[in-house]
Amino acid sequence: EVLALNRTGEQMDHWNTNRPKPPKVGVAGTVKLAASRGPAGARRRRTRCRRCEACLRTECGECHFCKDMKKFGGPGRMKQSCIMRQCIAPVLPHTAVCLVCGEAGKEDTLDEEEDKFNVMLMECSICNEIVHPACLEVKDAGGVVNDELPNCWECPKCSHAGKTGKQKRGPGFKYASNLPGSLLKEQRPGRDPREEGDLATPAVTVATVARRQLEETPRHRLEEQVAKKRPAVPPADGQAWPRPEDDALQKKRKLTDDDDTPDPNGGNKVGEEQEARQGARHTEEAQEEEERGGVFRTPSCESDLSRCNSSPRAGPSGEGGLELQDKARVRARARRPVRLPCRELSRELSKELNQEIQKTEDCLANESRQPVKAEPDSETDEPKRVVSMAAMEMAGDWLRPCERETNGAPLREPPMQPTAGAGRRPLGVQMERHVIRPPPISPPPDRLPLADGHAHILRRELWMAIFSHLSHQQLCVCMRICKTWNRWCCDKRLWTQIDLKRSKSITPLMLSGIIRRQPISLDLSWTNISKKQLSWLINRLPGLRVLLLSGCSWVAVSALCTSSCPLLRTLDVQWVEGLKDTQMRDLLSPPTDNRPGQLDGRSKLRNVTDLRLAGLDITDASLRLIMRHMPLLARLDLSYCNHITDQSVNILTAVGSTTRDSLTQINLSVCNRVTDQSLSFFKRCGSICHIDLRFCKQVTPEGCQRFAAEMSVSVQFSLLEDKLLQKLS
DNA sequence: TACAACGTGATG
DNA sequence: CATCACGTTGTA
Repeated sequence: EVLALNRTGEQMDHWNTNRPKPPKVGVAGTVKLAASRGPAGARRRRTRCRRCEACLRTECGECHFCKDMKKFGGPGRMKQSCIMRQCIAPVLPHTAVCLVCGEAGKEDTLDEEEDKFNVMLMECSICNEIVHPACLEVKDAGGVVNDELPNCWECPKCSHAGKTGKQKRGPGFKYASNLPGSLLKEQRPGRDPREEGDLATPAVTVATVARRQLEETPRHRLEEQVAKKRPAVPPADGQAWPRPEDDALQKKRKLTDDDDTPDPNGGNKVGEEQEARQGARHTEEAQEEEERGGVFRTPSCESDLSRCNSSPRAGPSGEGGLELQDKARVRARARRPVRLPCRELSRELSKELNQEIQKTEDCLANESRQPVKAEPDSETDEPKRVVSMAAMEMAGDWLRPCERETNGAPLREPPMQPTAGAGRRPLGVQMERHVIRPPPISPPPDRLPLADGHAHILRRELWMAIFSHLSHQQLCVCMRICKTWNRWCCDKRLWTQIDLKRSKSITPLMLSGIIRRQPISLDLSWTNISKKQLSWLINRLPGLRVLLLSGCSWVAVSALCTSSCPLLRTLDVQWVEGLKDTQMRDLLSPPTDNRPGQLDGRSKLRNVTDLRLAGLDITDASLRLIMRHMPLLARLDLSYCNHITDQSVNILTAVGSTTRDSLTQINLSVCNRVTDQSLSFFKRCGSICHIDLRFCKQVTPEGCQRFAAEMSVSVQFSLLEDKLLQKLS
């Protein structure tokens, strides 16, 4: 009877306030109270999975919660996990038992994956009951799995009753929704919440549960994926794609239209949080979309979608290895959904990323002013690449949320499929149940699996060398060939620079695509990116070195105040509206609540070597801060800064300032208060190579010539243009 | 028993 | 709405 306790919302109130404690009952801290408050009971608290990439991290020591911890010198009142360690897939506590039989999860006792589901513990997100599905009287009766959390579903009882419950999320979501770094409440312009309302309802049938839940966890699955595939031929290029947002919208509409189950959250009742989640889901969706290499192109895809998910059988997890021929086979059998073990991938990524961060930190520690090499051990000496927004749109890919299995047919002619399996939701919905997670850069296959069971002769790195010669647009096309190519083409070495400048809007899909590619350089200039979006991005791009935000709003740029980006080398905040001295202070200042002896008091932007401040109304106050907090600053752009004077230059080049020695390039063009006197100040700079004083009304050509002549004793300068001085190498 | 930290109420 | 706070849960 202990297990049959009623747990009410009222209890939760008691648990979490200072009111007198409710009486405790013997099992796992559950509490017994009158059950007058409705059907839903309190939920077992979940706990860390201890395996996800977040769990495997060490505490950052810099976030809000770390700073609170006693070990970091804080008071220890907040008792929260490090933000960087918010578990991605919190699990039921191991003390959890089945409400019916009182036993724990028993999936480990079975070999057959598809049998496991019935004996694993499932927690209902509505009534909070934890049961073995096998212990329910009505089996296979429409329980709906929430793919977002392990061991979470809407039990058949609740599901049939059409109830809705709060979405159960892990701590990652908790903080994602109310801390910097969240997209969850981000408004996405141009969308009608109603179009997406149904997506809040989990939509995975019991039939697919076993595979689902199981593939969340076992790591060996990844290695198991095997063979029998052959390479595919890239499709012709040049297909014009619809705009991604249209696609997304189309898809949503389709899903809504075809959904034959009533939308419990639907209509105008869709609340803010729910809509916010859509944003998050969108990013997840895009990510999986990429993993699958699927592309949504026309409404006809939608039949594919239905079929994808209509499968009542759960094959052994899709495992990301299905190539075209297999897919065709699968299609013929029409019964095998494909899905990648994303969390495995995340784990791998985490390792990879952490290693790189460590490498870079080491590098930073050792070097003084040498720029960090982007990829210290990159095998290929590939050229830098920039992809334009247009290219991305053209190529579809990560901006394109939808499922479609390629089956070898040219992409420009998506195969028409019968709309089988009506009544099940398309796979696209299920994908949206995933938590936000880092990009899946796991070890991709080293060779392309062939249909005859052998592997293609060329190893991945050779393919990578080939891919490195492709444009981003072409890469996006290649990504749709097969899963292996999809993985390969997403290699971050191929995407070191991502250019989204002047994009009309930054969508969650784009954000997701960026995260997956982990660029070193990101150009978001003149976009309307929001603070939360930027914060979310920065927190997930630990290796970002170049961030271009010119023309963005200060509100957005202020995300840099709260987010950590210690590796940032180039920061472009030209023409940021509202960025003045006060804001510069916020941007550069170290965390404010440092207690003595705690942390290092260094600026988050301490490693910036290239700072672009053109067009800002900043004064010497900002320059002093810059000098203090950017000891490595080598290139400084102050053009169009009307408050910059000779005195500013004096400060920059004063004895004892680090900038005096570190500065190699300065741009003071169109600074009308700068005179020839500044040139004499620059003589103090030992490393200066490039001085741009073009269009400075008070700087004379004669002054520049004099400077070049006087410097010629030690360094040869030439006048490239009028008032543009360049050191001769 | 010590420690980490979940989930939610209180506060600003 | 974001942040602070803390009782309590969960694990080692």
